[in-house]
Amino acid sequence: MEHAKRKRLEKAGWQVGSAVDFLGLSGVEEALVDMKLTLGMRLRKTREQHKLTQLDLAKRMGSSQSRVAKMEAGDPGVSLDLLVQGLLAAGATRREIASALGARRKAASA
Amino acid sequence: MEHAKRKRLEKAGWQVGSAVDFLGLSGVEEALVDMKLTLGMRLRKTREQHKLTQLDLAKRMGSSQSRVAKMEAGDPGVSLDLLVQGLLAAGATRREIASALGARRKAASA
DNA sequence: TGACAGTATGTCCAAAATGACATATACATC
DNA sequence: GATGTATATGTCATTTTGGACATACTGTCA
Repeated sequence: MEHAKRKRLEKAGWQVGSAVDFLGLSGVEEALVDMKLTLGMRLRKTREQHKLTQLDLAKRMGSSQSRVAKMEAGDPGVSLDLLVQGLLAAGATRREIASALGARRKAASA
Repeated sequence: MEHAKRKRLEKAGWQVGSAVDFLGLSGVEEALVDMKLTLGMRLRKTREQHKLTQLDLAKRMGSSQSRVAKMEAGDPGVSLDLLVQGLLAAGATRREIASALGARRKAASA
């Protein structure tokens, strides 16, 4: 199964700006990964703008600091659902989330 | 736990255009539910535009017809991840998804 | 009416995500 | 260099989600 195999690869752990482009992920999967990375970065930005620590945000959403860290790190084991919940809880508007989601993630350095 | 309790309520099954507004879901949860309903409707539209049956789409994404039906119905047990995967597989662009996500779901009749 | 294609709904159990915790690292300030 | 605060990383038990299957419902057409 192509699908499962790829998921396993993702599990190995992406690296921002390298692994994703490196591994031959299918278009759909690549787009999904990219979206998660994008939203993760946006989450950090939003959280900091609102002067919240990861712990603050975690409490707001009934989660834990470690999970927030993983969201922002683009951890493969984090769902879009959780990212969106996090963004909303951090104070992002629905429009902002949509806008971030539409924009392709900027490549990190070389 | 407020969070868990709400989730249980959702599990009971929303009804498009009624239950969501009716139940006192928190802002974050309500927004999330609304997004899923919106994307579900968009999925159906996209799939039909591309002349695909639920079964066609299911095969494309390595899923099953019943799950596609649930996605389009806005079933509570469907993740944003799956909806986005479905939309991409159905031929929607990332921009289109973002645009749909930003727009609030139109209220269904009276 | 019967057959068929498409869709809806409910249930299973395998797989994935979640919160929690422990622990590590980073960087201040004293 | 000890203490404190913020963040990162790994693991684990429990919950949630996923694909698959059965089955029901809804046309449509011959």
